[in-house]
Parts: sequence; structure tokens; C-alpha cells
Amino acid sequence: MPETSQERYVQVLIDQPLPELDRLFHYRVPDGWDVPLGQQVWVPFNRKLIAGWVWALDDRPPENVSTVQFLAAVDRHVRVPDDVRQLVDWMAHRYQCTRTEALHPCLPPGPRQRPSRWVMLQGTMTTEERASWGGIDPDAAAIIARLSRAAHRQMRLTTLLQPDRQAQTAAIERLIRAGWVKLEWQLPRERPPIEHKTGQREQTPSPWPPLTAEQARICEHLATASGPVLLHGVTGSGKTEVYLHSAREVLARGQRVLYLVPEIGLTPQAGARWTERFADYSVLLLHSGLKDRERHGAWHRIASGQVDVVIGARSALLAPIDRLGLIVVDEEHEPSYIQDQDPKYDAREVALFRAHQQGALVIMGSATPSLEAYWQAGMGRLQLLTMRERVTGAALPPVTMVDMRAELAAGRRGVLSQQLREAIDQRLQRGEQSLLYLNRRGFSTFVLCRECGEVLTCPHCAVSLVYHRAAQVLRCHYCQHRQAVPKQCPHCHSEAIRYFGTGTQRIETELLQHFPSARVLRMDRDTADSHGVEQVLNQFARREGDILVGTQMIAKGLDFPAVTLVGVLAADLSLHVPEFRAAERTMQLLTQVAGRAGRSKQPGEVIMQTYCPEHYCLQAVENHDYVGFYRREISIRQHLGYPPFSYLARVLFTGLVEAEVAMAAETWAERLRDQAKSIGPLEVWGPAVDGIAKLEDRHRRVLTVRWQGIDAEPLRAALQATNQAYRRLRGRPAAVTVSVAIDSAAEPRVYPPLDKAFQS
DNA sequence: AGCACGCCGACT
DNA sequence: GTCGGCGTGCTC
Ligand SMILES: [Zn+2]
Ligand SMILES: [Zn+2]
Repeated sequence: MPETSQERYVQVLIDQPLPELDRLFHYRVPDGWDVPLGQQVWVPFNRKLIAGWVWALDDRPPENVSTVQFLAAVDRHVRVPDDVRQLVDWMAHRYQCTRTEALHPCLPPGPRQRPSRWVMLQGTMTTEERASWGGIDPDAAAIIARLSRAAHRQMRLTTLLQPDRQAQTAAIERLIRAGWVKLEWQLPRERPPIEHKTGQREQTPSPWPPLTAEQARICEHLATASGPVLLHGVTGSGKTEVYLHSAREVLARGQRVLYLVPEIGLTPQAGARWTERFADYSVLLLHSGLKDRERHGAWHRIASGQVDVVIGARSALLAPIDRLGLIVVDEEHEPSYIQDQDPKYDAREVALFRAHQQGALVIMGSATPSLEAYWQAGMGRLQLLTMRERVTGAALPPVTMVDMRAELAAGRRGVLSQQLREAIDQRLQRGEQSLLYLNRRGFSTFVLCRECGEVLTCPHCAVSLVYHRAAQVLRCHYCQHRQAVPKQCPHCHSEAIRYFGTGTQRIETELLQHFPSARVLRMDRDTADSHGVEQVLNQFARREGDILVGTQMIAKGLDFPAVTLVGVLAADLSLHVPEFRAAERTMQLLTQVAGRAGRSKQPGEVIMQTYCPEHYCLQAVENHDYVGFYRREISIRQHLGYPPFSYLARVLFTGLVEAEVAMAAETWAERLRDQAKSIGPLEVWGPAVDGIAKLEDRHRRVLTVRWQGIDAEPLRAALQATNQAYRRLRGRPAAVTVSVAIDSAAEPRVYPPLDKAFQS
């Protein structure tokens, strides 16, 4: 036998999301084991066996650690690639969470294979040895006999213990002492990899339409771009074709492509254009309807380099994909690029980080870029490319505003202005379709008691229940709660309880008064569960309706080529929500919904009803003037010190007992205020009850923190220190959970060298 | 988070 | 005398 090789050690990240355990633990690597960085391993940890990942390699034992144990098992199926490991360290720091929390969404989903203990026979027993054991220790001899018959001369400990646990355990112990058997943790036998069929693989790629002059010019710029690009292209300017062309070049170089879409836009047909165009490549669509098993298979296919194009929502960025040449972030302005649970990452930042790691190009595309993206472009951090022409050459549909104050003055109190009614009437006569848009959530049918004013609310969340017409039940929009409609008021027992339909229902009623024979379809959260949405949209697309009334859901998705009128019923409603991005969001939504009037061969038209037609946000939509809006809005942000001119952090406290949550928020705020004095321009607002006071039985308080520094690091440090101080202070069953999110708008989006360690 | 160890009340 | 309450300390 050769002298034992150099002892090897690893530092392991433990599979526990606790801040206290967000450190590395040392283990010795058994001789002969191959354990690379990132490998998923199982380790003995505090008298338990737990999963972990190799985060560092060492060639000598750690100092100050007395009992270094051996790794128990290696899971050869899962290895976190080096760049994902760096990404995890970066995310943990950037988004204020533990490395384990940051790592979890990067791993194959579903339950992990747990190792079990196996007994393996060592060497071969001669017949004499076996006979002598048989005389002295019949139990042990029987075990030897069973093991020598077993496959690979090994058996699961639990199986071997079968007939008589007590006796067998003792016998196995004797055999281990004598060196005849060995006990080892092993993962289940390797299962054949779950090959999931890519599905319909097109025979021949669909043809490439010729590019317009503008598209060609943009493609040229992209081919030589030296950094990330913001592609601002008006509705219908053909951005997708630009993405596809860039992707084609990247694929031809043997590199891979990631195409990101907002969460809701992720339907199988959304990826159809890509799968058809790139039929020669392997294109993977990671849509939300995938089962755990399929996602698992997808992870392994990506990890083994079998996928050329990945299409997915934000989480696709965390896939173990390498040799990336291009990342496209489509509809860059969509809020769904920010994850609302820990790790609260912003996919637009992660895209830039991933691209920086792998030297890939990033294209962020939008007709209405987020204010911060446009600002970042102005700062030279993104290269701005603009597409002003529509592919069809046609003008954008004209937008007309109707002043509802004048309507009211003229004694018309309905939801529909005279001008909109006339426009609808025209479409009905011409056999064209109309889309009526209510731009606010919460326009739902709730149940109200006429006698005492009680509104039925969810017992788990502080929100009113919504009457669901199709199923005839009351439902909560924030949790799974459903209940029957009560016959009498639970508060005063009056029977005068009524549905109060402020939303689409009331509009439908009014429409039918004016146009009794019109076929009106409604789409809102009370008509629609997930298939209901699709059903209504398909019905409308098949022209089984003349007018579709709906909320935000109708703004995106399917094209309706017969729609020539878009009516926005109350354009300013969403302007008045207390949120600094309200104007920006309104402009984006209205522009998007207005664009739906321009998909027809017939000229389209947009009518916006409003109580403040002079508002710069609505003016911008009317004039198709994004840049004008940007200038106005960015100067307001600057004057008020809102992002991107400051960092806003939101600290959310949740817990089952309201008093405890309130208390935690207060003490936390106090701690932070103590620090604020010494670190500079830091303001602490609140705590206040959150907009949703209770969600799934958990009460909510928020703290808003503003930091007017250039760089967010001092803010991060302060928040982290406060969290640590609070943890030391609070009692032990943590009754209240704290979660921090920092608005990314002002982040420089320039990344430090990759070898820099991010210590949290 | 688990899971141990450890020191004080009401029970076979 | 013990069984068991959960306060605090640790996990390579
Ligand atoms: Zn609820
Ligand atoms: Zn009542």
C-alpha cells in the first residue's frame, strides 16, 4: 500500500437557511474520494446527517476546530458550477439573505435523495473462517452469508436489521470490530436520468423575414456592442426580430442564449416563435406549468450542456447555464422581474451580473423602459439604442382624451362618456371589436351589508373577499380561502347584504343599457381563475364577443386583430395610489393597452377618459412621448429624492401576533435610528401598518429607509448590523420574521472583479 | 432550526 | 426520591 496521500479538507455550506449558520464548516475528505468545488455532499452535523455544498477546498486541517469529521456521502448528481457559486455569494450580499437562501432557487427543484446506511462485506472469508464463525457466533455468520449473496456484497442496514433488530445490531457491531464489514452512508442507486422529450421538434426552421432598415441598423450596433444595451423601441417596431437575429449570431458562434420574459407573459405560445425559428437547436421553455419532475429534468439538461436556448421568467437566470453569449430581458420595465420572496433579487441586475461573468451581451428591451434603466443609459452604464419606426410603417393609433369633469357638468353621470359611447356604437355597426380597460386592481365585486356597512373580509388576510361569479363563492385574492356567501350579515345579522360591483360588472350593465344586443365579455379577478382567463381571451379572439371589459390582465397576451377601439375608462385612477412609481406604472400600462388598438388592418383609435387630462403622465401617453415623460418624471424624482436619486429600503415584519409584530418593528426601528446618527444621510420612516395589514394570518408592519449616499454599502451594513443586534436582543422562538429589500434603481450596475469575496 | 444539557415543581 | 418543564448553548 502506498503512503496515504495528502489529507484533504473541504469547507461546506450547510443546508440551513439560518443567519447563525451562514458560515462554512470543515470536513475531512475520505481518501480516494473525488469532491470538487460546488459538489453536493452529506455531512454529519450536530448529531444529524444534513446536506451541504463544497464552498472551499483546503489541504490542511482547520485551526481552532477540535473535532473535524469526515464527509458522509457525495451526491454526484448535483454540483453547483463555479459561476453559480459566485452568483450565490453575490446575491446573498446584494439582497441581504443567507447564502443557503440564495442557493436554493439555483438548485434542481423537488425533494433531495437522502443517503441511507449500507453494510458492505470486506474481503472474502475462507470456508474454515466461515465455519468457525458459525460455531462461535451464528448471528454474525448468517449476516455474512446474506451479504455474500447480495448484489455488490452490500445491503441497506435497515434491510439487514429485518428479522431481529436487537440481535442483528449486536452481531453487526462485532463484525465491524473484527473488520469483516464496513458501514457507509450511500445515496440510492443511480436512477436513469429523467429524459424529458423536448416535445414537438419542428422539422425545418421557419423562414427569416427580411429586416427593415432600422432593424438592420440596430442589429449592426448590437453585433459590435461593448456593454449592455437598452433597446427602446416603440410598440410594433419589431424588437423581437432583432432579438432573434442577435440570438442566431450567438448560436452560430456556438454560444448559448437566455431569453427572459415577465412572469405572466410565459405561455407555451410565447415561446413558439423561438422554437420555430431555432428548430435546428435545442430550445427549452421553462414555463410555470412545468411539474417538479420536469423542472428537475430541465436543470440537468441545462447543466450537462444540452440546451442552446433557455426561455423563461426571472428564475431561468439561476439555471446552471454556461457559454452564454446573449441574455435578452424583454419588457424590461415589468415589476415581475423582482422576486417578492427571499432572495428578493432583481432579475435585471442578475442578468447584468451573469452576463459580466460569462462575457455575454445583455439586451433589455421595452417600449416604455423603466425610469431607472433610461437614467442608467443617460449615465453611460447602458448603451441606448432607439427604434422609432413601426414595421408596418403605419402610425400609432391616435389617442384622444375625454375630460370627465365636462361630462359630469353636462349632467352625464355614467361610466361611459358620450364620445366613448359613440365610438363603441361605430365599432358595433362596423362589426369591429372594442376593448374597455379599467386600470386598477381591486375593482372587484365585494359583499357589503346595507344596514351596518360591514364588508366581508378574509379571516386570514385583511382584505375584502371577492364574489366569484362562476363558482358562486367568496374568495380571497391573497390566500386560498373560499367560503359560501352568507345569508345574513355576520355582524348585525341583517339580511340586507348585497354584492357591490364597482368594477366590470357595473360597466357591463351600463353597456347593455346602451347596446342591448351587444355581446359583452368580462374579464377580471372575479370571473377569472387561471383557465377562466384563457377561456375568455380565446372567446374574444374567436370574435364571440363585441366588447371585452377587463382589468390589467387584458393589457398583455393574445393579439386581437379585430380590435380597433381601446377605451380607458378611468385613466387617472392608478395615478393616485401612494407609491412613487405610480405615474411610471400608469404610463407603462396605458401605453401597453393603447398599443392593442393598433393590431388591426383597419386604423385603430384610443379613447382615454380622465378627470385630469392635463396630467403629464396622460399627456405623454396621448402624444406617444416617452422621452417627454422621462424628463418630467426624473426631475420630480430628483426633487423629492426618490430612486434613482436615493436608495429606498423596505423592511417587512410579519408574525402571527400583531402586538409582537408591532413591538419588533419598533425596537428594530429604534436600533437603526441609533446607527443612523453616525453613518450619515439615512432616514427611517415608520414603522407603519403595511398596505396589506394581514396576509395568510400574519400581521404586517413596514419600515421605510432612505439613504442618500452614492453607494449602497453603508446602508447594507447598517441594515445588517441592525438585524444582527435585533437577533441577539429578541427572545428565542422567533415570533416575528424580518425581511429586507433595497430598491435597485440607483445601483451602479457595475460589478466588482469576480475574484472579490462577498462576505456576509 | 433541532437537539442536547441543566436545574426547579408535582407526581408514581 | 424521580419525571419532566423549557431556558440557553452549540453545531466542523
Ligand atoms: Zn386570505
Ligand atoms: Zn350588518
